[in-house]
Amino acid sequence: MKLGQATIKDIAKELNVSLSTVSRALKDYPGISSETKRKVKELAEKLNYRPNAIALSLRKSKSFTIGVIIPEVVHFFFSTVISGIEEVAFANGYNVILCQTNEKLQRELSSIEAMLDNQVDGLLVSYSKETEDFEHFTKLLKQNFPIVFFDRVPEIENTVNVTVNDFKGAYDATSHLINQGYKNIAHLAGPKNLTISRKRLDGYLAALQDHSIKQNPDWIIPCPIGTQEESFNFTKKLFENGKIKPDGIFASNDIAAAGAMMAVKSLGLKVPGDVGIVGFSDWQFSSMIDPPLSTVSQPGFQMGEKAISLLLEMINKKKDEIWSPKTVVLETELIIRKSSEKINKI
Amino acid sequence: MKLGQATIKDIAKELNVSLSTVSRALKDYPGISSETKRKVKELAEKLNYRPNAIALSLRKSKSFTIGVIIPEVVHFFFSTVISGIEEVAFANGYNVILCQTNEKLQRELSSIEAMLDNQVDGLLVSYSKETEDFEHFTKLLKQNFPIVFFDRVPEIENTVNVTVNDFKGAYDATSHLINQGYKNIAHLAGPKNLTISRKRLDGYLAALQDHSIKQNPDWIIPCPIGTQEESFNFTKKLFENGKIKPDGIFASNDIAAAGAMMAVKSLGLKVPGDVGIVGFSDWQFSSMIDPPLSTVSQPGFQMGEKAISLLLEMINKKKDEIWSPKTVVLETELIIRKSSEKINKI
DNA sequence: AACGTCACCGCAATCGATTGTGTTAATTTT
DNA sequence: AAAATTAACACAATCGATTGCGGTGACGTT
Repeated sequence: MKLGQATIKDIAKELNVSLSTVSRALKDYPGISSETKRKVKELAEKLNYRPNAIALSLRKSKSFTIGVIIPEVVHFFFSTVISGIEEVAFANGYNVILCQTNEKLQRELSSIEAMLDNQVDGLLVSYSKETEDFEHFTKLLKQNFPIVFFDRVPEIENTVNVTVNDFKGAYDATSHLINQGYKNIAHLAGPKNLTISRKRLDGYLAALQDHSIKQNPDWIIPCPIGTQEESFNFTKKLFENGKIKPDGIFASNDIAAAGAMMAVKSLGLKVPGDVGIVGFSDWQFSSMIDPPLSTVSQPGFQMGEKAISLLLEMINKKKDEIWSPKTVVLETELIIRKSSEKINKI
Repeated sequence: MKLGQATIKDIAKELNVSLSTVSRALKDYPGISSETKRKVKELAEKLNYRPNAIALSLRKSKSFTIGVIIPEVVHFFFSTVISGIEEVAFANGYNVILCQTNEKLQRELSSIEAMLDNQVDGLLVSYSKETEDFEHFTKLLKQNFPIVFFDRVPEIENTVNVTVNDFKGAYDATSHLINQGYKNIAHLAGPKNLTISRKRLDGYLAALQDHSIKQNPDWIIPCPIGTQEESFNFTKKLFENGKIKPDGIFASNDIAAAGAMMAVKSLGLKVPGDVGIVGFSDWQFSSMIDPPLSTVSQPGFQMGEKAISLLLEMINKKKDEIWSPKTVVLETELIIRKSSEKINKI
């Protein structure tokens, strides 16, 4: 109303026909004379008529809106995923409602409530670090409400997920360090309750094992907060206190890797050479730091595209059709830069 | 319906009362016995009743949704602004619909259409690089539709804007370089049709003038694309071709600054020392590159907060009240890091 | 006994659009 | 000429909630 937008009623009144005639004329239904159709369409054009999406949503119980729940917007990987989501949504006439949880469970819960109130047709979720119970998701899934989880996927049944191959990414990164001559590799791990953290840890461990390197529990350092400062401090401690010092670091994300790199450099050690470092995610800055950081790139944009494509499929199924649980795994790519160059090259 | 969500009708039928009674009971209207209120509320609780926001939107011609139109999601500054927007929106019970234009005018136009169809209560806009005509905005503004422009604000009348003090930021950055001993300063400028580019250019020029340094038109290099490669190439050319070479670079954004830094280093020049560099925006990576980049930080989060606060004010005015045009200017802060250290310190 | 008051609640219009089911009138069929 | 068909349109229910107004009893008042 604020826009004084013309409605079907305005057209009907102006032309002295009924609402239904206008509605049908606009959509070329049979049973309306071509003369009437012409007049209706002309007037609609003239009044700049545009159907009220809210009214349609109410009528059809479908909002053409999907909700996206992510931990943080200001995060290179997640913003890339959002970008992919937005592209496909836009191309398909869907709207994207965004909520960030700031890694808080409480916020996750209320965001979901808000989105359901707004009748979103489905949800794309990457849950928060605090989330350990998935009741709020299973409740919805039981009611056949479409949800696709991406990146951080819960270990519950009958879900549709999109992840990257975290295990292989971590395995490749660690193996790469080993092949470059770095044998004493520490791991800066992510929060324990995230599947991705565990998978990356597993990949790291598997790589060590396959190269007959014994793991050192002291060298697996969880970084629950995820800031650069955190990894800087942990890395500094690790190198200052240990009897045997690591000569390689595989970090579960680039921020941690960058912090570690600074810590190592601040101790007068050379990267690469004294210490080789590989991160995870290929953030924008990773190629710009000194030395440029080797890392495992995740196809964020594709992940977004894939996730929403799956969601749209689910949404557009007949309501009696049940979708089958599945997990799409996207492959990572090891990006080799200077930070992991061979020891003897230096 | 997908959720089998309970409606007011369900409650009414179950309790054998009318719809209006249920509605009023739920909102503690007078004229309903406390006994009835109790029963209604109990059943509502039991059925997990939640009002249908779509129905409310239709009834009230208000969707509690605002649209955000930005050039790119994967952009540190913009994602920070989004974060600020989302926080305030969430706190006030508003939803945020997001569209990115990818710097395309066509996309901007259709995004606005889509948002209006969805009855957003207002728009937050940072327009695309392609946008030179603002007809699509003035049309809405004439109809008193609430719009707040942020960062990239159009030079048209009667708008409400939030910007940073680009002029002063640029002036400070350039003056800083001069004070550090760098007198021959080139400027990597932004796209010409953006006000922010012009303001930053003006600040740069004013600083030169105030220090009695003559400007060199060849040293003002527009970077319309905005990639690191672009500024890398332009900077390289600049240093290879010029007779007199610059010893300072003020870039209108950090990406360009980073590209310039790489170009300068690739030519064997030292940063700082041979060349001092200052960027603009304080991207996440700026403190991590080598040398850490001096830059002008923009309060993105605050900008988002302020922009949506203004928008909500406008939305909640009585419809006959007219808001007055205004521009809120947020101050920048010069962040001094190593890339602009004094010449003689080296 | 007749009337007023008040508590409590229901009816129906409304928001904008869709759609199944009438209802006309003209046209065709027999 | 009467009956059947059909084109072209209107009516009204519907989606879920809100809200002005009207209605119905149970009281008290005079």
